[in-house]
Amino acid sequence: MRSYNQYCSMARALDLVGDRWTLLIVRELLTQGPCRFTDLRRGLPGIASNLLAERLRDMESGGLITRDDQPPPVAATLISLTGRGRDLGGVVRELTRWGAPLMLDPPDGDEFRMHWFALPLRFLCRDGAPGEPAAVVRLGDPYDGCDIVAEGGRVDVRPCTPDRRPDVTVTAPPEVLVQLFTGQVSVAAAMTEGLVVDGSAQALERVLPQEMTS
Amino acid sequence: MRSYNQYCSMARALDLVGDRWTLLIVRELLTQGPCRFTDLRRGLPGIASNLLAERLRDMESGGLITRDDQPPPVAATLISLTGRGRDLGGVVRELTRWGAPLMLDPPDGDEFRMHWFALPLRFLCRDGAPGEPAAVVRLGDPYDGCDIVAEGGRVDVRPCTPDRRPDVTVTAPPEVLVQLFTGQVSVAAAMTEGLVVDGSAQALERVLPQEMTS
DNA sequence: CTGGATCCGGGAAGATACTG
DNA sequence: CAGTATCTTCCCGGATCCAG
Repeated sequence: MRSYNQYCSMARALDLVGDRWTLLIVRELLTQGPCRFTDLRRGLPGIASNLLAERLRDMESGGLITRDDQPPPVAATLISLTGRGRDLGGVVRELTRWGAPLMLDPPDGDEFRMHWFALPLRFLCRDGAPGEPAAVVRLGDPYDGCDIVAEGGRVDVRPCTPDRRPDVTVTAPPEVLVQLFTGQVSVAAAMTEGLVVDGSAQALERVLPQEMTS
Repeated sequence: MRSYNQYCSMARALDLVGDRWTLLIVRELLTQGPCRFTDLRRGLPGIASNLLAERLRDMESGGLITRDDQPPPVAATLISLTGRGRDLGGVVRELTRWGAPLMLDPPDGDEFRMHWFALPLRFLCRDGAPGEPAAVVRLGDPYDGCDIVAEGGRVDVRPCTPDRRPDVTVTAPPEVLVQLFTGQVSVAAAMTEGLVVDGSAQALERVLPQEMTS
């Protein structure tokens, strides 16, 4: 919690969210909803448990998160964003947008979680058939995935829930998903590189951006 | 240059701009335009010179800035943002917006530079007289200030230049400026707390937000 | 199993002095 | 003016251990 000691809006913001890991914790809570300590660890590979605990303390005293003990038999502590924490959505969105071109480099040895992909999907997807009934495209599986919901010309991306039945379930190596959702390859081309489409291919096409014909 | 090693748009962005001081250097270059090493130091009180040098190396190799040696008699090296560096404007804007409420706490012992104020002014100001000819409100002095230019319903905030003649020059303690430009106090009230208005008070009123009548 | 605390080594950040 | 060199401090990352 070192401060820049500058009477500047941005410097004061960075005093609160500029520490290492802090904004990635916000990413987790924004894309996954309320989480337990262990859920956060799974979504933040590489973080040490003491660091996570320390960041959560800082974020709680900074008014970004709250903790709520669930009553038995759950008996876990749920960590949620406050309104002020949710207001960081704009920062997260702009960082994600700026970093999108960096995803074209291959993952190399990087970790990957499908739900991380929910952030860029929000501005990569479109509803190509606004008149049709709602369509749900599921990426990944219920343990680590996200649902793209297209309806009435708008697209929303949410965590998977068991009760929502997808029209199509999509699986692929992460870099292939990037190519597909940035319009660099067609569905047909992606299928030769590991894309698996289980269900309505039309529903998938509906949310994909226009293919680049460079 | 430590990496999170996550195949995630936001994590990769933070690999490049998440280090301490980096985004504040971008702030300086965005608000001040091309700078010399020493200019940056003045705008970043608290930074150690070796750290600034190291960050600039990282940012150059990351494609955020370029350095251009000016020919004699200037003989200085100018540091500028690349297009990619300028694209961080959205991130800077959202951080600034999120941090704006934090400016209501008093400066305490914080450093202050008038040109830092240029960022929040971009969304705090409005043009209250779109039909009138352009008006220029100057905050501070040419050595550390900024000009608010209102014209045709749009407001722009730029670094002071000697050739631009302001309609009004405004000086005040930083926290009074915050109160004034967030609409919490009137010009009259601010003047009892140190606000000095030199020139057309109308030009100042033109760019101020509606006063809160809570 | 969850939600940490504790200890330690290495490296980044910070302060200061000095230089071409 | 634009850094480098050096030293100190403290944060980060990894491992291990522990209470409920």
